[in-house]
Amino acid sequence: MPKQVDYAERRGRVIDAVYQLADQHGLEGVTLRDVARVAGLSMGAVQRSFRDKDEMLALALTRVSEGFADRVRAAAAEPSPATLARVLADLALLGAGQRPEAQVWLAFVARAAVTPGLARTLRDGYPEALALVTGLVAEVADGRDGPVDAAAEARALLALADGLTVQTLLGQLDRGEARRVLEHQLRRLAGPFGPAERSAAESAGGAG
Amino acid sequence: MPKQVDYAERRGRVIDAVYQLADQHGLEGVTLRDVARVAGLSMGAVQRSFRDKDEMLALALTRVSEGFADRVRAAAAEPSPATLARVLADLALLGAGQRPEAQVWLAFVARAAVTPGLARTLRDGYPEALALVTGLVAEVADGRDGPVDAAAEARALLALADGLTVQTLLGQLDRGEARRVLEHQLRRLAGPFGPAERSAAESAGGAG
DNA sequence: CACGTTCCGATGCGGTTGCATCGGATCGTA
DNA sequence: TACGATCCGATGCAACCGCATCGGAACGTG
Repeated sequence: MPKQVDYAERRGRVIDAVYQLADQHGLEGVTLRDVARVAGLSMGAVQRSFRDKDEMLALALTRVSEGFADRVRAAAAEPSPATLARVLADLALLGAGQRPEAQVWLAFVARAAVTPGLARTLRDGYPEALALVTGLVAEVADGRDGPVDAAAEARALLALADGLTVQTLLGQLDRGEARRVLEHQLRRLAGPFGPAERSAAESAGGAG
Repeated sequence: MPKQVDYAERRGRVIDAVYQLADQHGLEGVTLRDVARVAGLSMGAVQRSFRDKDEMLALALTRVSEGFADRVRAAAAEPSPATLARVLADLALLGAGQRPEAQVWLAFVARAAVTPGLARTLRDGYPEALALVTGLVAEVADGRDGPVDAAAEARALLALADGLTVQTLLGQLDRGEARRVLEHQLRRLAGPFGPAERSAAESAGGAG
């Protein structure tokens, strides 16, 4: 058994480079040559780590998708009403260091819109996130005057998170404004006498 | 004055082709050769209509942006509470024949995230839309039990519209679901005794 | 110490891209 | 009818792309 290479570790390095390039120049600025240069590898080394470029990009998208799954699972492990604000700001990638991740996400979303295979990867995590947010919404809205359609609210909140990500990347909103919009919606959801109004708002404000 | 050409008309034809190609294959699938073929022109004719490819794409984005401006101005001309649902579904491109337009919009949004010049074009229309929606929200929420932060609600609704567009393109929601999410939010905004609850919902439901 | 397997990275190749070039067709004008 | 401005579209060109290839270095094994 001669020279052996940790391909998993190398794929990680390569995908780091893909992230950096996709953040700066979009997905069409990701060429094998540039990836190799940024990763500090030769082109041949990059080539031997994946079957082809599509597989490399698909794996990069998998990392994005798993990032979301991790956040959802972390929130599911601690299903308090206060978690709702945190997980939504997290899914919206509104954190201080999450701008690169948001850029990469948007680049893949745009490509997924014309590449059904990629779309499925992004879609796979949605039901789990929807179920989690629905549950949290039901808790937060508990005790409100009228009945609340938790599933409809959850769908709206997840879409709102995506929209805030987009508008923040475009420079229409800054992170703080986006955060406030999110908190405002959650406060309104809990209602004027909702049980988790203050704790949810404070949790979201303190995380950024 | 020898042979003269209506360049404005030709640019229109060319941008039609850009739309078609961007819808089907994304913005990186828009090559001058394919644009010429789809437009039924020679490559030279396409080249002479724009300074370079960037100008061609910038003009295509301008058309997208002006589409939004037109919808906003149409709504501003008739500022009834019932208009709110219609203009939001319109901005979210949830209409039956608006999927191509949504695809093109998303493609440009992704590119604008790494091309500041394009981002400004998209950003320019935002204040006008925000002002319109803020006004409509104030009307709709008038007479609600608590005071309503119309500006915050408007920002949330515009972000929600973008998010619904994205999720619809990804196949996470179909048009009907997205529409219902939007209507649900508007109904909740108007409150259980809001003045425009029924009319707004019916208007939105009948438009698609 | 040879051997064979694995990895390396440079190079070549076919294809595509945006753009420049250029001879000829077109058409109003003098 | 001869001229010149304008437009046409085919072709050329340099750069870049993803991918295949290949001789040699590296290294555990018999």
